[in-house]
Amino acid sequence: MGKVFSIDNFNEIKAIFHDKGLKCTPQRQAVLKVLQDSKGYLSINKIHSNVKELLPETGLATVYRSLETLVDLNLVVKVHLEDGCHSYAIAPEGHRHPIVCTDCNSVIEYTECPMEDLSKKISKDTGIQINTHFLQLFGTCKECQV
Amino acid sequence: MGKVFSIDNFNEIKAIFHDKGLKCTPQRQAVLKVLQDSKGYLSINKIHSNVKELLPETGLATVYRSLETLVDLNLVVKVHLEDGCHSYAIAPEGHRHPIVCTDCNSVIEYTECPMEDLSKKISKDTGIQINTHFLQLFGTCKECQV
DNA sequence: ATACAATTGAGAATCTTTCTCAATTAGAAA
DNA sequence: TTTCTAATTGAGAAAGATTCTCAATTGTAT
Repeated sequence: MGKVFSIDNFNEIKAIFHDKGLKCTPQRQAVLKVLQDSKGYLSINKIHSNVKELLPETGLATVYRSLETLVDLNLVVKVHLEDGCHSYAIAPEGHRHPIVCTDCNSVIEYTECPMEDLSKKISKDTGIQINTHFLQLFGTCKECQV
Repeated sequence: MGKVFSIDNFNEIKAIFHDKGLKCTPQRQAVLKVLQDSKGYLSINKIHSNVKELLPETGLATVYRSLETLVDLNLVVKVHLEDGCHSYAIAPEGHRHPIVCTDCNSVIEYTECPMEDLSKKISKDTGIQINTHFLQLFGTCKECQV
């Protein structure tokens, strides 16, 4: 199946699917489109409800499965919010850190990663080899600062 | 009720409870003791099972409620693991960042926080006011490096 | 010792997430 | 285009995690 929705970088994304032997289904496209059209993080239920506007028959399990697939492909990132719930957003290109505005829920990607230097320093200080890190910043964006 | 278990800083902790009008119950003491005696993060179920060794009648709901209370009091921290599950540990003193060894699950606290300088820099760069951050490091501790 | 509000245990209820399986479908090959 | 096959889907069941309800209990101020 070809492009069903107006997705950014459709051909590249289709190639990524095919390289892994995965199908480029309308459901997966719809999930991706919903996230591409959002400027911030979306909960599972919001994603499901938005996807159903594009594809009314889509089941919740399929949304879970599509998200898992898209995360595996590094097209989408999963974040843990403070209340323990999960949300998803389009993966930023390269290694960046999202800054979530706690007022309007929009997300600004921050390009510089302070962790590379820090990881080396920590390894030297403590002897622990740092493999991965999870950094999330919360703040107030320009528009929401009164 | 007085001290039931051999808890560190019992008097201070009791005062913290009383300042908020909360009771210093054996169940809450047991949850705290279990976490104090652990060097790493513990899952809800592990906490429940350890608490029951001290207080066999303790219900799971009470463990949830005690942990929520202890987190509110900043005596305990809740972390989000990569698989989406939650664990709890004694709150480190001051502002630190935990480094979780993905082999043995032990936790080393890292004292230096690189975020203070970074927050200022990001605010200058982007205009976003950074309020809080969540940083978690994953690696391999000395003992687990073969 | 008494009284009262906070807390607890047990199980029901409510999520959230995963699993099962028959039916469907995308993509490769003919 | 048609056929074939493995991947995918929808629906509901199942499993897990977390919260709620309520009567019974228990810290603690008086």
